[in-house]
Amino acid sequence: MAKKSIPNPLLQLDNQLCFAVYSAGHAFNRVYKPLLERLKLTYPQYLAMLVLWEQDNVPVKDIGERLFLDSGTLTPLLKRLEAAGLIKRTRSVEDERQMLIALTAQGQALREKAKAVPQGILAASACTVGEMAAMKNDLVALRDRLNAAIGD
Amino acid sequence: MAKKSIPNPLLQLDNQLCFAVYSAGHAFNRVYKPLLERLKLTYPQYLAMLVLWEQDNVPVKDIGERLFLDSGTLTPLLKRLEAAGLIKRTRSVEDERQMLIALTAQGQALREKAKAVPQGILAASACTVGEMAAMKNDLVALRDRLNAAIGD
DNA sequence: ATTTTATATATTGCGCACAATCTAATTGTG
DNA sequence: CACAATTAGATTGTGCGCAATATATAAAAT
Repeated sequence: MAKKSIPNPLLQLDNQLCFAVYSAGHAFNRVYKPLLERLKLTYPQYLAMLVLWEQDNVPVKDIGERLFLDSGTLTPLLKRLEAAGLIKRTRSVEDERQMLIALTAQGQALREKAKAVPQGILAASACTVGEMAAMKNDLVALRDRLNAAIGD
Repeated sequence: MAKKSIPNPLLQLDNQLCFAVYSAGHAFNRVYKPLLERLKLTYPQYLAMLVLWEQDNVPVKDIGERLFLDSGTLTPLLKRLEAAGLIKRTRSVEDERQMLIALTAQGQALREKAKAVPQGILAASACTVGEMAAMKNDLVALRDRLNAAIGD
């Protein structure tokens, strides 16, 4: 049968902050899935659209810096958004290395539909706006410290 | 050039709790990577080992319930751990549907090496133990509310 | 006891993430 | 100017994560 070991607090799953973050991320993803299905977007695609709805016609690099993603992830993702008719990818004339990402009319129009999404999330999380903002700020601060610790 | 739009607070990337969780998760993963390389484990594999170090010789289902993962994720992951010599997969005699996962001697021994990992994480996160525990509790509560909201 | 229903795991396919590598374009240096 | 070093993006390969499906076993229902 299953055998239990002497617990070492530092190695216990339920004591890991990382696992709380990891499992909360998956839970968010599962809540987003039905909401985003109506927009025919995956969650990372939704994030890319959020960036573009804030600032249109930007190089891939800028999107990557906002989302902490590299071209290995973004290139195929953006190709799918282009195939879906939401964006257009055109090479920059000033710097031919850059690929500029611009919303199509359809991509801009999708923003209206997307306004329903945050409501659904707020309801599912059963948090006050203040609680959500506090957690968000703590997590962003943690993320920035973790990212700062990488190049050591 | 890049064009900025009228901001809608609910659709701004930096206001999303989900993105804070998502990006913190990736940051954790990047910090874990060099630490886990010494154990030749990926982060999800490390989580599975944490479960097994707490309770050995358990069916796949139990691991899945702890980690919120299904057989589509766990079956190939556990096969890789088996190929690495860390676990053994044997069919249960009482219930032939179940696959029991047991640590090998090598898998048990890896626990000693793993004790160094949480130290590195604590250092990189630059949090006090109390701050980490508070965030963890908030996130676990959020995760449980999100998971509870799924079957609606 | 037979049939139905539920459960445990495996398999397939798709979309991330990310390391490693490649190409092409730009910038920096002598 | 020539050439080295950097930068932007694309490509390849591996490992998740999950939906959908398949298969085999067990439990429940009639």
